[in-house]
Amino acid sequence: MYALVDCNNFYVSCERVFQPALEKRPVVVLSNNDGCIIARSDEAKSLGVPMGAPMFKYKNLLKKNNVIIYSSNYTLYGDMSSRVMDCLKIFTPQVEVYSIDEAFIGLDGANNNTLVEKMKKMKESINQWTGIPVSVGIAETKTLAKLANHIAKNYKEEGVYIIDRNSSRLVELLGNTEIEDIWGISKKWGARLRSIGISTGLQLQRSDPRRVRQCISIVGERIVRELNGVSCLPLESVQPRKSIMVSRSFGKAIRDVSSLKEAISNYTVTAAKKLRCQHSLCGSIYTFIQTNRFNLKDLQYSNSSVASFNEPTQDTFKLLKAVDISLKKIYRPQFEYHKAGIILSQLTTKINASLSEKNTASNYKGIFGMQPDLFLVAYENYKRVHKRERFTNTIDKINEKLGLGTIFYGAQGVEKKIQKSHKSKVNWRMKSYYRSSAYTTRWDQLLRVS
DNA sequence: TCTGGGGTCCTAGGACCC
DNA sequence: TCTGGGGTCCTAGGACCC
Repeated sequence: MYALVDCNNFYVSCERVFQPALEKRPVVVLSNNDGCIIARSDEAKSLGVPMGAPMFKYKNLLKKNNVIIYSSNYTLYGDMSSRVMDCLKIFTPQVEVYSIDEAFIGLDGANNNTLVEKMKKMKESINQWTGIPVSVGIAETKTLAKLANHIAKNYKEEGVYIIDRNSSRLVELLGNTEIEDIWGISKKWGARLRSIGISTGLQLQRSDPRRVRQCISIVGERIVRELNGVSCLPLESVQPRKSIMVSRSFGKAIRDVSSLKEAISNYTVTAAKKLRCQHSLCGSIYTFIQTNRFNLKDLQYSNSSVASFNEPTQDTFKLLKAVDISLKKIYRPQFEYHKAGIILSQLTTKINASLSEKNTASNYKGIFGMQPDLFLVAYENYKRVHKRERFTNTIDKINEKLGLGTIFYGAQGVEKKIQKSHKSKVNWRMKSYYRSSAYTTRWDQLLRVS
């Protein structure tokens, strides 16, 4: 058995923990750059504010109904998320963190008769310890647990719902579920399935898996089997990321290459830090820039460039140099740019390297922690790589201790430190007018109680 | 005026091998 | 006029998720 634990209106709930007056009031949280509405309280949902709606289209509605608006605050949400996940780990070691606001937990060896009661207790504890309300769906497979969670959330059921595959209620439930509401089926595949006469969850459950495979892919076949209680998607442990992307839309359109470089350099620094945090090296970095695709009257342009490294790296300087070269290749002065980003890919795990111990010249990976450049003299290369590594680690440590950006790279822009407010002259900085504090991660932003 | 960001997996097709 | 068969690996693009 699996349980899916999903936080209710997660971002809104995070804000409410620190502003209890927001309870029972309509609240929304915006995406980066204050662009779209990506989280809504129940009250906001019932006003008819759809998920992912562009903010500017709903501004009047929000204003008229006194909806409270927040910019997204991922520092806060990320920290609240790990608190919730830590709670789950108290109840069982079998936890798969699936996204910022949900986790699957394995219930092997649990007694089915007491399962619902146990999950209710867990739900209450999480609420007590973190202030975050969650819903729990329990079933034999992940796909069914997703469905159970949907019931738990939308029909209350005290926030916990278990699917019994043999009950007639499952037939009713699947029969009332549109094909696109099944986990893993979205619009495109939904349309394809409808074209061969499958339009409800029940019809999908009862169809021939091979036929669905022909229509979609093996992914579809798995879904059919999962709906029939055959688990095809096991619980997975946390793995390092296979790619790391950092991209942003700009607060204002920008034209000059120096601003673009500054923005991209900042994204690269962020990505490189993430890379080192998960002890990976990257083999290549992809840089992209694009104009505003919504500005139909403007000429559109988007382009990208990949830089590969002879030797996988986690050195911020190397990455910055690579994106600088890439940017020069793709930049065209006649356009106004709206978004840019970078992607680190071909990630490999860095091994702890040392010249001593049992490592010999024949064991290059042991010495370097990676596959080194064939054409460099080994010992000189070793010294160089390790010198760079110590340097980068020192910068990381200083920034950890004294705050992010205490030491920064020239390419990030020297005005950086003084541009804290949204009056900033740095025009690529994203909009964030309604951001709350980093209550749980910064001493200078602790909640004040008077 | 204003339209997010960050991931994974699968498949088809091309390039290569013998 | 006629031009094989059987593989692997890599990548781009398309689908999905939150």
